[in-house]
Amino acid sequence: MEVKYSNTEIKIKNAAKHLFLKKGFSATTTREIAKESNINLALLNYYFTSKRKLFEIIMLETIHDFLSKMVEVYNDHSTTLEEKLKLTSSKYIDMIIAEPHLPTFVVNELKNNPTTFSKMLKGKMIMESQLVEQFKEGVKKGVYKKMDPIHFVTNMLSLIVHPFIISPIIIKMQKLSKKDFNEMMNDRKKLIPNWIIQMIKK
Amino acid sequence: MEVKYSNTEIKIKNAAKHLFLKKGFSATTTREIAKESNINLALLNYYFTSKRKLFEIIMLETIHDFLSKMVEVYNDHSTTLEEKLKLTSSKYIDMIIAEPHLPTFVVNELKNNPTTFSKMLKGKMIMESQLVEQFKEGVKKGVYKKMDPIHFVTNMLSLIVHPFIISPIIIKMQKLSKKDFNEMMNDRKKLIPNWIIQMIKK
DNA sequence: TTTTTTATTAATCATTTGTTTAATTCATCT
DNA sequence: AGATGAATTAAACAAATGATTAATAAAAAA
Repeated sequence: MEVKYSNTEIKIKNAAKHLFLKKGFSATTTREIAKESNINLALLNYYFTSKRKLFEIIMLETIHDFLSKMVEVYNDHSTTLEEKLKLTSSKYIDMIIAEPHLPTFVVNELKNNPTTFSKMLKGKMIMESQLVEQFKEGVKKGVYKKMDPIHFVTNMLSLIVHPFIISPIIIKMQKLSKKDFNEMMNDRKKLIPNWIIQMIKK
Repeated sequence: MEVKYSNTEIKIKNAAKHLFLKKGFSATTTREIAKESNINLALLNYYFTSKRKLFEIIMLETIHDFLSKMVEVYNDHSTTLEEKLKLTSSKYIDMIIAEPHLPTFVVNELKNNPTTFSKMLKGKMIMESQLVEQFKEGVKKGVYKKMDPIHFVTNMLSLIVHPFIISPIIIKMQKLSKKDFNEMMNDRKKLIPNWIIQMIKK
């Protein structure tokens, strides 16, 4: 499974990932990638055949990383639902602060190529995870309100990810610096789990 | 302020809006726009000078519509906070169901051109709206928990808009049809206000 | 060292794409 | 009807862009 990359291949991939995440597929040119990675233009096709192929490789890797980082948390058997909420918030928020272009990139891929994404997201990955099972159990026991688990998952993801997507609005409304904004997101690591608990608790 | 458009101008704008919202600026070609609007290619530049100018016109109009539809609800003096939440959810969700590409389009513009967007969003528009004032008052009276109003607004927007953005994920996880998905969103018109009340109520 | 394979380069090709031009048609006004 | 200006068209231009080629340099194998 492990593929070894030469030095130039890595340089190309890094530059391409940076540009594709920042500007998207169409707005990124092969010459830009060549320039940013300090390689000759022809090497892009030499190693990756075409711009499209290069994009697909980066897209698959990025989304794979993104998904796999999460699934481990969802399926941890040693933690409570509340702990999973905290871990999920914390991990997601750290991940996006480290790579701010990730959400819009994923969102656009989702729109332009929903099937590719779907193939990577095994159906059971989330909706049959330990997290969701624990929620269902809580409902059955009468600890949590009756609620379709899809809303539970949707709300969790929305509260975590969406603020980053609308960050320019938040920054404008509150006159924040980028640092201030990240601090606000860090605050939400603790707040979101509480809000969700309040939403679901009877 | 009112600008009158000729028939061809309208045809071009409609096609352009459709394509720009669906595929974004870079991935849309002038020839596509000409074809979809059944006009000669040269007429695009004849009426709109350039592809970029045409895009900017459409972008400004779209975002203006988007924002102004909301502000009236936020600032209605005759409704309670709870009613405003219901109206907002309902209006937003209807709007996005009617124009599913709107969220990602706005989100991308937000990223690519945050200043343009900022100029349109008067600072006070949301954070000094009647909605937020009512929330602050509730906090002061001890009816609502102490919470920075920016989180209140952020959470509301997140719960309403984000599900549409990740609709391919939801559709995959739940094996839904497009119609099923819209029904799920319609359900949320009532659910979201309740969830938010639970989040903020003491 | 010599040979062979791999990596790199500059130049070029073939399309695509945004835009313009110059000619023609259409509508409006006198 | 004839003149004038606006609208429309086909053709072409120039720049950008993804991709390829053929030559050279570097590395690996013999």
